[in-house]
Amino acid sequence: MKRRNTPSKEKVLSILKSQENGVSHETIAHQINDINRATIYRILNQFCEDGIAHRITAESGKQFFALCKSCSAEEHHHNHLHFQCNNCEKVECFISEINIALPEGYKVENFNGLLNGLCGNCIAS
Amino acid sequence: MKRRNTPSKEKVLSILKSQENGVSHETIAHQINDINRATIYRILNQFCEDGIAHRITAESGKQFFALCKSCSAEEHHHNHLHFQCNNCEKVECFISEINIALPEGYKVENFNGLLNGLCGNCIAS
DNA sequence: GTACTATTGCAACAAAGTCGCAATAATGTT
DNA sequence: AACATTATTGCGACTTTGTTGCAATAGTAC
Repeated sequence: MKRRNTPSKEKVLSILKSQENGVSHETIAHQINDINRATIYRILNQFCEDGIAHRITAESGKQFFALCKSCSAEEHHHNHLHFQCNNCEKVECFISEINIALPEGYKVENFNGLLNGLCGNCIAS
Repeated sequence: MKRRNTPSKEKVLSILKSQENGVSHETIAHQINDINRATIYRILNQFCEDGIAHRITAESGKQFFALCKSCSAEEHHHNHLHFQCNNCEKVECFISEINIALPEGYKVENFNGLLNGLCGNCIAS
């Protein structure tokens, strides 16, 4: 399936680009009101497939998306570390490679580490 | 709120005890057919509050539960590492403490590491 | 046994995400 | 510039997972 460039995709992409943090569907939908819910979901899934973005699943089960800064479509399996503030719910990406002692007999394809706690802003206030 | 002991709780607990792996609500409900959905959810949430079990959120957003083997209600914040097979969807707990270099200005309360890949059984078959 | 109140079942709700289908629009070709 | 192809979109319905309010039931302590 050959991808096509569309205004919808560009809008979603520009929102992702404008954010340092992980962005939820909710946040995106809040900034765009002329694109259908389902379309946004499909675009985000496409970005993940194409290695443009990656998906972060929070403890709550809600998904967040962030641009990949160091992955390509081919080389997308590396160690992610994310942080979510328990107060303001912001999701941040930490650029940090963790080495984990893999157990025998397993093939690990991806690692997703999620830290929960309080971010600087929320500690201060 | 003082907890009460009930047949429902005992049933759920015995299922958790009988499983090495993380167990989803779905799996539990499949083994018990005389307890209401909502009740099972409430019991599982209670177990988590009380430090009897812990909750694992898979990449899909679905929750799994497993007995805590080394936590108490007071001391429940430590490093968890879990593995989910992308093929059979089984969730396992790895007893492994990971040390992560915490960034400045954040207060980390919990860490949840989720490995995704293929388990031994699924590689073999 | 009685009183107190935690627990349960039920049904309705809510949030998050997916899917089928017809209509629309991006792309390559002529 | 028009055309054919097919990816994309909007819509609405649906699914899955989990929560909540309320009345009825049942542990627990006395």
